[in-house]
Amino acid sequence: MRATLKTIAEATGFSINTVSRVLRNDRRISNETSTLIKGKAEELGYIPDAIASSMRKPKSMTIGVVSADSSNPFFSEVIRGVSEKAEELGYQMLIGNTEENASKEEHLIRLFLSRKVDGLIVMPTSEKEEKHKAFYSALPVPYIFAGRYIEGLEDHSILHSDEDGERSVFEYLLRNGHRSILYLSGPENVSNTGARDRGMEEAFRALGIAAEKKNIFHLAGHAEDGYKAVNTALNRGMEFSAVVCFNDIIAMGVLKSLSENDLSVPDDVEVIGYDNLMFSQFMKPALSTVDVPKHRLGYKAMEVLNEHIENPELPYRTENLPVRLVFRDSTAGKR
Amino acid sequence: MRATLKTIAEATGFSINTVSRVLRNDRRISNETSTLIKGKAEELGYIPDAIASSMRKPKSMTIGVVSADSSNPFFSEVIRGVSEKAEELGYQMLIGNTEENASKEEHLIRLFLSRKVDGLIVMPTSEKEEKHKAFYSALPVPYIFAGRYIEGLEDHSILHSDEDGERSVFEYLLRNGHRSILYLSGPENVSNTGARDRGMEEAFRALGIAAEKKNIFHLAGHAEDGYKAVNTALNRGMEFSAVVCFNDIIAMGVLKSLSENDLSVPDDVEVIGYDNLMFSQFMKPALSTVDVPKHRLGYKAMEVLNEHIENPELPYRTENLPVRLVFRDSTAGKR
DNA sequence: AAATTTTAGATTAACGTTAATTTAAAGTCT
DNA sequence: AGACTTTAAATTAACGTTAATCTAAAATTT
Repeated sequence: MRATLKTIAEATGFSINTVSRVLRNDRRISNETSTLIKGKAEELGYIPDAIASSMRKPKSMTIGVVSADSSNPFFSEVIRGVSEKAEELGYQMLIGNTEENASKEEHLIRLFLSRKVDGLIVMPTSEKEEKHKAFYSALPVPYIFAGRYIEGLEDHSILHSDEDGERSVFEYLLRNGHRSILYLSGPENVSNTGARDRGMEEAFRALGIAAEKKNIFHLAGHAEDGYKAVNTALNRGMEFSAVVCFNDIIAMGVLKSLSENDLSVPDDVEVIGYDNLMFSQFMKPALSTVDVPKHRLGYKAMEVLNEHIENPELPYRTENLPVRLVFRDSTAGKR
Repeated sequence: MRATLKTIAEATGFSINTVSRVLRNDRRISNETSTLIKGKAEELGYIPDAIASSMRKPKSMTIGVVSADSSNPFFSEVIRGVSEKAEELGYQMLIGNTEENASKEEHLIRLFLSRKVDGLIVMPTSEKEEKHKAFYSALPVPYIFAGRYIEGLEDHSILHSDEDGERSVFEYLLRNGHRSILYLSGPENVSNTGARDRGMEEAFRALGIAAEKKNIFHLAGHAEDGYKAVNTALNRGMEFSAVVCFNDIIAMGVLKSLSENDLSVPDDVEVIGYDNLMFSQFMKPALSTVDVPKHRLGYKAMEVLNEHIENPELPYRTENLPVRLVFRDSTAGKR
């Protein structure tokens, strides 16, 4: 049988409460008693029961993390950031994965609430569904969206500047003379897709060039998607001198297809990814991409979440972390 | 105020216990009462308190997952497997990361025990420390090591056949005439390193060839390590016609360095990785590697853990999942 | 020395559930 | 019709903590 406060109380002759207070380092306990009780606790291998504790304490010191796609290192990296800050603050993390499925997302959150999490960090899907929004609005705990937003709840998001990022990608390409750009955008129900598409359009508008809509594909975001999309484009006889990818993983597939089709990067086609995964610098050619501060995003999300847990009155507000275009070998003109 | 069983009881006039039983679908409740109470629960937005519940129930339906290095997709993939089975079985996961630090590992596990996990899945460090072993032996809950073992506790491990894997790598290379092989092995305190080193030696022995010890480096396992190791080897004037890497990430760095030094893969140097990460097939040249069933490893670990949770008497026994050498473009001779 | 404050600890009542036991009414059997 | 059985629910007692309140002795003040 596992040792409890009661076991220790009986073994030492003190009351349960005294034992509890000693182990929590409450003052008003004599040194003598304290060492005696602590010694006994150690001896009996006492492990505090955080579950019982959080029945009485207002906080459970647990947060729920809802990730979208665990196969993408982007999210792992964000979670690393969350994890680091969570550890600093003494929170434990319950983690779940939605695989971009909105109803799984809600289900997971309900489970987390059931476990009395003090707050939630979510990488949500379905930016526009009214029902989904209502679900979040009714949440009884603070929540932060990391890297994405849901329409009408933008305040809850810590973002990276998707519009800026994609605008700068397209501005670079347009300035370098590209007019036929294959744009492999992301899934339709995710906020980053919309934001980046807007960034793309801004670039065309700013430079007074008409965008050719037919060069846009919306992909789920896996390497195979990029691979197949380029194959398809080539088979259809589409002409393009640059490929802009929604993420670095798509870009990997793109590089593979281009290579197989004897198209040289960057000479025949320039390729730009998004996210700046660790891997990207090691690809051949090393991938030019948009650096997103993934770790910082997670860290910040946890930091802000904690502020809202500490002070439920605190108004929410969107934060936008800056991104940065990184030029490597898959693009031709530096700058 | 959050609705509790009490709230619903008061609202409907039934006792707390009746409400509890209705919501748990206990029999001996009239349909009438049941629908009435369930309706009220819905209306009040009742969220069951799993914390309070697990105070009474023998199981918390939570498991702890202790991962070693979150920056390596190998572990993410294993955790995905764990997660999938955990979900099927109704467990929630508490996840933490040790970054290969044994004392952090113990700390994390203590926190998990405090949260009353029903069991643990661990990717442990420090295969040989007596104290570390004692720590595990004293654990009050079932635990499974995934992909690694601790000496003396091999029974608790679900492994992939490291010896077989590395042996087949070296047998392939030796048979293909390679005599100067740069072997970039793993960290010294991790069981896979020892097992693979043994596999390597077996291959030499089996073919009656003397191994050149000086060609072994022990690396931490990051891409930079591989990159630097090859640079160092080249600077020292070491000759080698093949590089065997502890994992695919190291291999990425290796490929980069070789490419920068104008060594052609596989013509000048053959390169073989380990793990078969998703990325590896997209590298250029596509990486030959040892496929490890990562997802299955995690899935299996959760499956076995559950068996031990259900039946604490069940004796532990090592399982070894088969691995498979995958030939791609970084090796020359297929077979 | 009596009155007051401080110290060290005990007692009691929760927190939200679940499990075991009990009760009362309704049904069924002989 | 009286004796059993079944059904539907209530009552009570936990689970392991913590917080609020209380008590008795010791130390300090006047």
